Amino acid sequence: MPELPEVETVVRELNDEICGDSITSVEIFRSNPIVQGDLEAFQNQLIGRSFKSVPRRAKYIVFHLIPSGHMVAHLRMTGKFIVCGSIDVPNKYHRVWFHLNSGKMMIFDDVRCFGTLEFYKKLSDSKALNKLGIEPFSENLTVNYFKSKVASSKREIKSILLDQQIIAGLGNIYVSEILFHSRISPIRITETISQKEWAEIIKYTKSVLKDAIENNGTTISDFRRVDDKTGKFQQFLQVYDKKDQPCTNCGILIQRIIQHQRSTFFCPECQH
DNA sequence: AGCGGAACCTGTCGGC
DNA sequence: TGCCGACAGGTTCCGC
Repeated sequence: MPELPEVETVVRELNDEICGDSITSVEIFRSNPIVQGDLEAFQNQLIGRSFKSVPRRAKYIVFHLIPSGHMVAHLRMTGKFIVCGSIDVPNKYHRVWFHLNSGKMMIFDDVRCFGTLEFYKKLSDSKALNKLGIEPFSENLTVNYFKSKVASSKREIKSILLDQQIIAGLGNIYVSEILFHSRISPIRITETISQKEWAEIIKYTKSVLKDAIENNGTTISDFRRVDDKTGKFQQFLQVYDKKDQPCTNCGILIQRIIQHQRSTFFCPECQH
């Protein structure tokens, strides 16, 4: 589920579903390592607070609460939020249940238990959020921003685009896609990227994410149905998970390589 | 300071 | 059928 477009979709749905509702109780079925620290404190800080708004910051979900407080969630690889009517029995992967005043429940579900839930009285206390670079849709994402940050970097461009401290929100799937559209090889050393190429990267970062958000909006708009990997979302990908399939542009077979222990997919003919 | 690699968990899939 | 290794959309921490 979780790259920026999916998180954006979830956040939009959560805003519709839970804003104005308040938390009456919190049941934790498995905390480690999802909820850090004192579980009772975590529960007590949430109980009685209501949801004011649920924005996204990079791939983090921020629940702004009243009276003032903030729950920061990260879905990592397999986390999900599900909003549903009251049920009695948790399924195998339900980790936390939030019972709401309306009678609904918000469920945090996570197969691999990589996801995180944290409560902050002051949002500025979140080290993770403080470290993040700028948003992909930010006006401040310019050629000059990249040049000032990484122009002389010897790292591969894929590594730069995945670096959340530089640009926050891109994940493994979309970096492959963005570089394909930009016609730039994922192994290019960053300092060799020209002004014109940076402009392409910025352009396609925005357009690929925008298309994906629109796409996911239709595929998983009803996120209470637990289906992540279906429909238009898959069709929209040009290179990710397409090893040995013909490039949609030139017909040469897409290659898969490993960079920093993660798969990268690219067209050796179109991307330089 | 900045980088690459291991670690955190559990499940699925393909090959033998 | 069963076992085993490779792999999965992310981040943090540790050592060099």
